[in-house]
Amino acid sequence: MLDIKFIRENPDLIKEAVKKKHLSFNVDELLVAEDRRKEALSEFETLRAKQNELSDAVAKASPEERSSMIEALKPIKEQVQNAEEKVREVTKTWQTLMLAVPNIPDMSVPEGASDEENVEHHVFGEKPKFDFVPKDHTEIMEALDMVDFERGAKVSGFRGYFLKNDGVLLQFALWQYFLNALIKKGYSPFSVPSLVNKQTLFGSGYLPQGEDDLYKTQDDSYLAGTGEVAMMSYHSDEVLSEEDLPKKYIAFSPCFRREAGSHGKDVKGLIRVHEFFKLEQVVLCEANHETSVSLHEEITKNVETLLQELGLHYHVVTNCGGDLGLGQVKKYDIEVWVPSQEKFRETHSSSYFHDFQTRRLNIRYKDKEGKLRYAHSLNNTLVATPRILASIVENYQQADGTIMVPEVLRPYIGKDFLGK
RNA sequence: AGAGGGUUCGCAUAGUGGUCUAGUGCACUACCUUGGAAAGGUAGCAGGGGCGAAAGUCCCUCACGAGUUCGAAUCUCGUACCCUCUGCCA
Repeated sequence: MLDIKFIRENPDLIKEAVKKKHLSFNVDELLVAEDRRKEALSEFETLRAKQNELSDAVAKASPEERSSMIEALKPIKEQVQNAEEKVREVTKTWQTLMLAVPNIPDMSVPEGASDEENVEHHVFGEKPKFDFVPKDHTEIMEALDMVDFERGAKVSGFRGYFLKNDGVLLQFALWQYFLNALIKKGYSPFSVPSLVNKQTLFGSGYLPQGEDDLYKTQDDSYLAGTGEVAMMSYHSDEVLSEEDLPKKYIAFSPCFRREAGSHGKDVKGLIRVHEFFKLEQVVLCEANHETSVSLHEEITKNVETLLQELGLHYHVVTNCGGDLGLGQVKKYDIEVWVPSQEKFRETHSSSYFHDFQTRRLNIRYKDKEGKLRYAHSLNNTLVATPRILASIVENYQQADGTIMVPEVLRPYIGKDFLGK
């Protein structure tokens, strides 16, 4: 959500944003709705002021005067009710439009319609070389009894899986490794709800637009697709102290995605599943563009350092306008090399929002002048499993079918090879 | 899942139809007092929106929504959440 004043003063910026993000939103429609809302509001307020004034007079009047005064007020009551109804009506339209206003992408965001036009920012490492024919992760892991897709489908349906034995060890090792590193950097770990109410999803920007990709319960709650949702709502309706900013959190949670728009993509393996686990970095900071930018670099760097230590070949892309979410100002995707597919696959997504989310969630802080301001928010994946297992397993596969454990994970796994 | 109690300014509370422009205490801020502090005193102290250069003024918000009424923090109904007890459960 953006400030209506800002929108009114800068309709051209919104139009450019709509174009750059390849949306179909019409700002002029909102501006008309805004005029209608203000008009209705002012009409209501005038009537209400009159009603308040006359009602107060009734209280002070003598008993004889009262009945005629009350009679005179009856028609005003109806007028007020009508005016209020009108306000409700126009506000509803206004609200719906307000929720569809995109945040303005940064100047540095490249033009483009979809992820195919994302621009490579930098690359780390090189493609691994094998002196044998490398296998894909499903084959390797099934052979080593680390995963079971067949029974996964039997029990859970399409995209269902069981992770087992060394697969589980690897998953837990990754969680520990990534989490410990960020705790050392001063991030606070949280285990957060996945079962969340509607409000949290509107607040973080996953509703109303993302309804199709969410699982909904019979109690009208939803299963969140990321821990960001609950973590962001943690401070909703709060006023924070400026000296406590930035707040740096790691949210651990199971994540659920219907993958409704994914058609037949990634029908095999651990890359696209309905149910996975994620450690997510969530940051709240003061309302300052430079601070947001520098923290955005930080949360991206946090992951890069760890991927480097893991010895993975990856690149960072700057997402183009068409691949940005409604609220995102800028986004980097980190994509790790998947040898069997001969391409980079997204494992991390790092973005900042300015006050788009905090405005919806009403997260403010008192600045040095004592003024209340909406904080800025950012988030980035820390590690998502099992997706990243595909890369690790394929990159570290050996000629004999086993998997070498990356050096940094060995303390958490207690052996040098999986499958031996 | 059932029964009962609750939700008022940062915190604690008062308020049961008009005098509530929501009182009081604590906390906080400034000043007075002091060698400095404490205590004491004085003042300020909720958010959002409209109009206005400003002073100011009007509207909304007493969990949320609907209703009764000329008038609702106060009465009625619904929803959410919290607490206590019972049940079930890891």
